[in-house]
Amino acid sequence: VIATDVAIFSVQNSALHVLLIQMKKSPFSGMWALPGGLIHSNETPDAAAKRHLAEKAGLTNTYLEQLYTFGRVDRDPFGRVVSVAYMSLIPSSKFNLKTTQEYAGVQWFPIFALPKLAYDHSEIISKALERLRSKLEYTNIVYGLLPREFTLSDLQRAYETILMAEIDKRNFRRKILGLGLVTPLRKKTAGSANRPARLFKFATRKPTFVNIL
Amino acid sequence: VIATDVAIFSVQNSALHVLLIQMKKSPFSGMWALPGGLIHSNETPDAAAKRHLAEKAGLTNTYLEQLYTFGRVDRDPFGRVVSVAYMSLIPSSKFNLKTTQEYAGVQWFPIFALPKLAYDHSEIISKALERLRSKLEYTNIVYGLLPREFTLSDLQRAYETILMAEIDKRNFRRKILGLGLVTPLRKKTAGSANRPARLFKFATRKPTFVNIL
DNA sequence: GCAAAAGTGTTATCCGTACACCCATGG
DNA sequence: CCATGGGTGTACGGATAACACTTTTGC
Repeated sequence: VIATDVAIFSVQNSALHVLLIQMKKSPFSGMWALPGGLIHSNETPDAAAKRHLAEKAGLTNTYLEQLYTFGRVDRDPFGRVVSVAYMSLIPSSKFNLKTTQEYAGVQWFPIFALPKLAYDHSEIISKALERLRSKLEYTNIVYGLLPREFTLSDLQRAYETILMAEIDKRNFRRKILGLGLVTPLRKKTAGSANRPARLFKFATRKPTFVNIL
Repeated sequence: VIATDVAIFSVQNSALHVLLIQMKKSPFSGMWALPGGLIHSNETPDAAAKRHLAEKAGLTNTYLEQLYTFGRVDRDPFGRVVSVAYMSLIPSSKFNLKTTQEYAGVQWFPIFALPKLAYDHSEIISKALERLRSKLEYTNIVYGLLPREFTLSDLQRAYETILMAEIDKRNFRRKILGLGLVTPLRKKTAGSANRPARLFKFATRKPTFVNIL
């Protein structure tokens, strides 16, 4: 039996969050788990991950990447299940969380305040975090975490939050602009009690290798 | 149904090789494939990969790393099989290839002269090559390709072969020695018609992150 | 006018890269 | 003595890293 589990990340209020689902059935009743489920026999693992993302969390069209396959023999108390784990990134703007009858709840948790997790899901989250952190440094996948329009400070905050490091503003901007990662728009933010910031969009929203840090 | 396939790499005569097995049963009769097979229900994917490595190629105690899980619905004409692919590295010294009744032959093929491959195995080999090339640059996994004792020129040749690039000898040595990746032995090569070379061993034979190139 | 975030340049240091000759051995 | 690979240092240029003040807005 083969299944898939998806670690969904999002940056909210300068904290990295994961989306979890609260389980109803024992022995995990009340515990939280990654959204996921079986891979049908006429379905690719990628398609199954997308499907569960949509069914269990109402998310479509997100960044999605295969992570690792977890196969400990006893990882599922109901029997042998090998799980192909995925990582997904979503912009903080998408909040339309959908909950289903099957589960007790759906909720975002900050990475540093996770509840008790079912199965080997904390192991999956560790692996996903590791992958996210390293890919931030050599690809443009941050685009998955930001809305279509954003400021350079938003972008820098995403990096700082995930990498748990402070970055010099001037050096960061020079680097990002020099790489042509983003293109400026003719718009600025408005309404905040401070100087308006120029808005940018990503030059491309396809995964690309770029040396960022 | 879930299986595993292993792309086994080795550097021989300054060329990167993959180990392939010739199939007997149709529709792939005569074609070549990666060693692999089913994952038993009481076995982890890692253990299954190790087992097939031993059974089909007589190799034990090699570098082994999970690569990616391939799940195209039609990848196996006998029915739905999802395959957890692995990459393995072996030193050029280990040549004790073992062949079994099940297959028509076992043979090393240079990466640039591969025969017709069964299933989606050429896709797996591409992915493995990509992983190997990138990990050479930021980890110490070359150790999997070299014998316990080797010269700096051996090490450099391994890099040049796999990355398909010429590397400056002085810069390479400075870098490698500066990183403390290898430790010198009190021995030198002998018997060749040129100046003997100092032998080295790896400081550690566990996977470690190090910026090499 | 004050608080809050945006925006902007210069300098020192480190790292990568380019480059050529002498040395030790076997035959 | 010759062919073969082993072994070694230096100088330049580009990238990274450190660092502080002015600007624009809302209240």
